[in-house]
Amino acid sequence: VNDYRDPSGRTLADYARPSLAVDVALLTLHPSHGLAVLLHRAEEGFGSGQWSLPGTFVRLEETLREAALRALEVKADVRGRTPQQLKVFDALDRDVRGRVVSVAHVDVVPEGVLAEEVLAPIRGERAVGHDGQKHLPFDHDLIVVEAVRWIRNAYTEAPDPYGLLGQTFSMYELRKVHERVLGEELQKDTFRRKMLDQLSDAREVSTGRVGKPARLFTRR
Amino acid sequence: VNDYRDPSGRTLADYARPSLAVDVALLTLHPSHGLAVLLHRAEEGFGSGQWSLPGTFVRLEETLREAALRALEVKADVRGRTPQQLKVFDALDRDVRGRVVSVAHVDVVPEGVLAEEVLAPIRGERAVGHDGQKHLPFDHDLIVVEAVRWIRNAYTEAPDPYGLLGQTFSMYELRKVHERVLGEELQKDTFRRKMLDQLSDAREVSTGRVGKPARLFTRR
DNA sequence: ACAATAGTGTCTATCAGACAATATCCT
DNA sequence: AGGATATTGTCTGATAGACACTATTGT
Repeated sequence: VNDYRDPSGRTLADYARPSLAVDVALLTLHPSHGLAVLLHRAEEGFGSGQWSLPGTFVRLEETLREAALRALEVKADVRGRTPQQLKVFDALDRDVRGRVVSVAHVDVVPEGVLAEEVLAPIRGERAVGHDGQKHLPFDHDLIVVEAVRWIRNAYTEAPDPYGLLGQTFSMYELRKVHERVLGEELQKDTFRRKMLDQLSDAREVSTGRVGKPARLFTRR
Repeated sequence: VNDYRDPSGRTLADYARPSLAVDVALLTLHPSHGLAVLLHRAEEGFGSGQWSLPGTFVRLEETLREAALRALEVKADVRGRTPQQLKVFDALDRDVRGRVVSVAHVDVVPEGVLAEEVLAPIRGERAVGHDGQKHLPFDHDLIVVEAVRWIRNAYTEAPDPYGLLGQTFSMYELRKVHERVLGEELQKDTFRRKMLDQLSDAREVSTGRVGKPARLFTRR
């Protein structure tokens, strides 16, 4: 593949070095709560039965993003995402199998795409498993904390920056999504005015429900 | 060192994987300009004669931060820093020697610590070498762009967050440092009022120069 | 006195937070 | 009509930007 040799005649592969992995915190909204993170259950081999973030080792011929996408596809059957780098986790003892450095990634999927069984609701900043599993293995609890901060930071200024909602939505729907992401209630008029100049008018009106029909909006 | 074996009897080291490196963008102020970044000249072997960011491969038994510190010490004789993760650079072809993923780090040193010969001034967002070298090798130009954004972002809100100045300083000195970091002039009264409540009074007064003596301040 | 630098007063425009009024629908 | 929701008016307090004024030193 590559015939480079250093002055001592060795290739890069001749030197001992850490393994490189990716882990993905895929966030979404839980049907009956606020934020939730996708977990997958190791089926065989190392760590079997335990719930953890989907992850995989990075292969020679793929980028980090491709590895993250592969982990999502193989371990959670999720496709078509655009994961982003979050932070590198490199504690010497983070993996008992050996020295593994992991690049944590994060992404967001709309509500309802993932099955409820694989979602762990976020309480505070941490994920809470359903099987009574209090903590995630490796440093995945830390990754989830960073991912939650990341999305909450993004949802304080911009309207639904990662597309939890569909193409068009009412101001009410937008606010409710933001409240569930942030885990706190928002003032409706202040919220409206902050978001209004970041949205385009969809020239449509919601109908069917009781009350004055709501204007619908689109992301810019 | 580690006797883990997977179901097929192999250890982690039996799998092909990328090499892992760190590169460090060490920022400071240039004596006759604004921001500058530390470069080092490769002496022998690969890329000799070219100026680039100090970097090194990560060893099995060290963290990323330790590798970054080692690169600074070996390649630039700089000690005692606390480099921070900036971003991971993982383009498949970023290094002609083979597949190398690099975790870019960034840190800041006070003015006057580094020799002027190893400093490349920043113009706009890019580093400008002195030997007529227009571009840095690998993706180091991109790393510098990210590092410059990082420090400019930090210096827009907080007073000298990375200690370019000493323990105490006048408001004038603080403002001049911020102007050199940001590459733009700042309004003195607005700047003063924004920074004042983030500083402590050093209960000292500057003396010697002409004009009203200035109060001195300390970081919180 | 005068130049030079430090520090403050004040006006304006903008914006978030809060409360309340008005507008327009469904039943 | 009456309930429900959407949308806007308006007051208040905080703050950034801008300009100009006052304060205190060295020469």
